[in-house]
Amino acid sequence: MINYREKIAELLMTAVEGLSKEELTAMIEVPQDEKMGDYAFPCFRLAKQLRKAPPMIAKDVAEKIAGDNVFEKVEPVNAYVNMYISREAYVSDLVKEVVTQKETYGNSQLGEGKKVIVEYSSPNIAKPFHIGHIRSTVIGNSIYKIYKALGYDTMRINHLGDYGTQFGKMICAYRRWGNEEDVIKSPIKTLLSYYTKFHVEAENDPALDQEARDIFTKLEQGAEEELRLWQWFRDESLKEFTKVYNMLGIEFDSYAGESFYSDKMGRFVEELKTKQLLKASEGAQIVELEEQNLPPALITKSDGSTLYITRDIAAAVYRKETYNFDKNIYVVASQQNLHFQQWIQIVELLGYEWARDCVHVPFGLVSLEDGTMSTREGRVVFLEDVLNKAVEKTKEIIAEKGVNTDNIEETAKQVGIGAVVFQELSNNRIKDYVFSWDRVLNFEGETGPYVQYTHARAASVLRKAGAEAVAKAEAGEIKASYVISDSAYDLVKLIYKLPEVIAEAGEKYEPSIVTRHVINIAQSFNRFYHNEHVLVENEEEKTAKLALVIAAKTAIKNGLALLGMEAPEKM
RNA sequence: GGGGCACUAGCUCAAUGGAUAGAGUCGCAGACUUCGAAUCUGUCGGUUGGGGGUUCGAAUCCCUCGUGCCUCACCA
Repeated sequence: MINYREKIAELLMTAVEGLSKEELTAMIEVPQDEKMGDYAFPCFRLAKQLRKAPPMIAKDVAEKIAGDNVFEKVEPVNAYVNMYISREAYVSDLVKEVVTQKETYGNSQLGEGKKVIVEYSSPNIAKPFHIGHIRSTVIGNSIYKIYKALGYDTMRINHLGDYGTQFGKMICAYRRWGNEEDVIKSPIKTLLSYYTKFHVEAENDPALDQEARDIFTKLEQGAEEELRLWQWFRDESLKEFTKVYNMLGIEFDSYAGESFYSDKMGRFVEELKTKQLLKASEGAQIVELEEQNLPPALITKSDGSTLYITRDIAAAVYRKETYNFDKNIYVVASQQNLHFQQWIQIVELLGYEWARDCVHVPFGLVSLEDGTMSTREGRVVFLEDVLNKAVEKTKEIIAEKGVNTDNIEETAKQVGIGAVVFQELSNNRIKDYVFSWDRVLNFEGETGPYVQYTHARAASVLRKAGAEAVAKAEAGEIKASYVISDSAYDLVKLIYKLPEVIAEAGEKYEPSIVTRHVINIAQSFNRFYHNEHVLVENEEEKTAKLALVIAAKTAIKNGLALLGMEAPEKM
């Protein structure tokens, strides 16, 4: 398949002097209005050096490149050179490419030989998985899949919040008010209730806080009973998290959380000391970051114990030494911007050049209509409830419409959960949003079910066409003249753009770019579907159109897969 | 108070410094005897938070003010 941008840049090199291929490629645009062509080249910037009016330049450039047969037409319009690609070759090449590549269409070898780590989800154990956690989980999962598609060697890490004074509190509370049976029956809800009670009681009895700190110290020192309880809480929590991960179809390669690094920190405190970066202040040890325009970072507390910044440094070094990553991505809330700036700077100060390969990918806050979420105050929406409700609603819709599907349970799961995931990935990740049941349970317009419906509809046409006709279309030899109408061509262009879109989403760590593009493909397909009849009498026309349907279906399915979504054949 | 992020149609959001700022949703008007109406078509809707500046050209870059959120030493 021709890379048209590259091809056009090469042609422009023969018409414009003094600019490199890269510079020219960057200048090529896609006009907002397709009536103005498939690609455009603005000539404003050339005016100064060529000492000519932009429209004149456009006219000259257009004349020079118009002869090439990739173009149907090249037209100067004011300061722009508008280029129209010859549709038949474009369409037949693209369709052939997609039907042969199938599920790998959109993938590339950009990242070949490079290792990428994606850290995401990372919930605190013994706390419920609420709607706020969906962001890191789902965004991280999609970034992982995007990088995989770009050819990187990828690894997923769930950096569990399984360490810290909070577990001293938890153990303390369990000993005072807990009982084993309740915990086994409903681990997280029960543990949370102990934790909440602890905070209420500690208000009146500050001795509790000291007791909790002591318990944590014992835990750190490896006391048997404390360790056993902690391990138990951790196992039970992980069991419940796994339930949610299974619903979402999400997996990890490592669950090495904070506790994993508890014995790997001393080295850095020493190293910071040796390199004279540590400074005593009010009994604690800090690193000054004035030159970096950052507030000082607290490394050890006045009682000598460490904080999570030390653990993050230890984790980064461990990962570099163990996995030798080229890129180490952290999908963590924007609230922690300062924290990441600080520790990455410290790693750099320690002389590790790879510090700049550590990337914090922040995202905005989810709040509820009555304010910021707070598990302790009971202001919380559980993710499992959201997923279940979405599945329920899907079942209702399926029943109501009487749609044909072989497995209602499975379809409802794919569509309901897909709706939640898609919603989550449809906006720029940096934006804050307020959780709304209405929005998450909306299945019309720019939503997951809309895209999945489009896919199922394409599948339905193929079923109706029959295996023989489909096989013929999949062979890829088509008479492209039957699929160059505006609506067919618009669809083809969007499918062609999918690989570019995936690369951009990877560069920007922004799954929503894929989400929006998948919507565009679905919209375009539906327009095509309404404007033209696919299953026509004329065999050649039918084959060409079926091939386009297969291409569109494939593109949608592959796009959804990158978001972590299924594409049902029937719904 | 310092730092960061956000602000675009009634609502939710798009828009590599480029042509007339686009979608969805809401409202209104249409399209199922025809490959799936979770669909499609049309219509209504804008001082891109305010004000300066840079540029041939600004929603986009710079300055400033406003509003909201996040964050700033012993939680993570």
